[in-house]
Amino acid sequence: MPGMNPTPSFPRDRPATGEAHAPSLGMLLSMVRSEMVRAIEAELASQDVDLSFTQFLILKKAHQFGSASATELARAVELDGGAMTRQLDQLERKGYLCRTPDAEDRRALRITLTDAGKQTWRNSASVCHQRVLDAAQSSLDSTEQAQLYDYLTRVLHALRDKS
Amino acid sequence: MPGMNPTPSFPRDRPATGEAHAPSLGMLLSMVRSEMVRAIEAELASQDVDLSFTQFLILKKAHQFGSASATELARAVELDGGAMTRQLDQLERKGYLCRTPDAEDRRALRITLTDAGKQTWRNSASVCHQRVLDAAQSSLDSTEQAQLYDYLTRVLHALRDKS
DNA sequence: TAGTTATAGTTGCCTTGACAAATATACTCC
DNA sequence: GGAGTATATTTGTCAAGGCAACTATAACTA
Repeated sequence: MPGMNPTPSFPRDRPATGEAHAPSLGMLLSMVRSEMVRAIEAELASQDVDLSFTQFLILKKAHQFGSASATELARAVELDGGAMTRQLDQLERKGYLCRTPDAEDRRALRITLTDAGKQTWRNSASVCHQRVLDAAQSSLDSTEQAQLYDYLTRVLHALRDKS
Repeated sequence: MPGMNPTPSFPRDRPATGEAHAPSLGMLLSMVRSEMVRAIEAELASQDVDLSFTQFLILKKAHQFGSASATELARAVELDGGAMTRQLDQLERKGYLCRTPDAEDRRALRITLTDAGKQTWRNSASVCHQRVLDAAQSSLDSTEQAQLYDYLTRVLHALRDKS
């Protein structure tokens, strides 16, 4: 947070509700998420790994999948197909992965990590990931971590099933 | 939809064998957040309220603050100052708020909701917000809701204090 | 008080991601 | 087999947000 004021000027003329303004659940989720993104990008940069957060996610999934189509990766990281094409362009240019035509489906590609990509993931990126996850969860014991995970999963399903 | 993975809860990262992988904490946060954003925008649209999610947040904070500077609002919704200027342009054009020069600080503005803005917030937007929050938390009892909130707050502080 | 530094708001530039259109290929149902 | 539909990838377009530069003003310091 750049130059936060310890005593910000006081809102005048506030409407009827006089409560302190705690962040809503949505705001809190945003803040935690963006803090994790920032932390991971900082870790990556400190290791001289040239990856944006999105690219980091793609690399992670590509490593997990071993071999996946662009669409599978896009779904896994919740990214639009068009955006995925452009991210794959960059990752290919950087030498982390390669696209090969799918033998069984001529519309599709098989995305696989290059040796450099695998090495970057295993030696650097996954370490950054783990460090940030550990830092994030360091204030929760293992029961609480599991509960957090469980609650978020239930909230997600509640939202999805609602509509 | 070829080979779509179900989403079982499984432990952590493993090598490149073709197993299903549970989303990481970061992924889960992203998913919940984007689901909430989507739900709120859908609610707003169904009420014929012409607000993006970001604009919804600004309206909310402007209502809470009663009168705030652009910078205060920007911090409250975690938005860049430049982006805030442009969102305020739009919200002013739509008639939800107005900018007036600050009498005590000639660099600054006082942002206040117009009557239309207050009415839109109270009659429509805040209702949408509450509906989505209720839906999100419907799968948690009140103890769990408080725990979720507490855990997220602790995670946030852990991440911030780390760096 | 003068000079330096910090802050408020605006604007330009750039990247990203969503959405839609286009193309190529696969699948399904007669 | 052929028509119609669904899917995979790519590309164009657009809006949003981050960052840097700029102006104006405030605050601090020597």
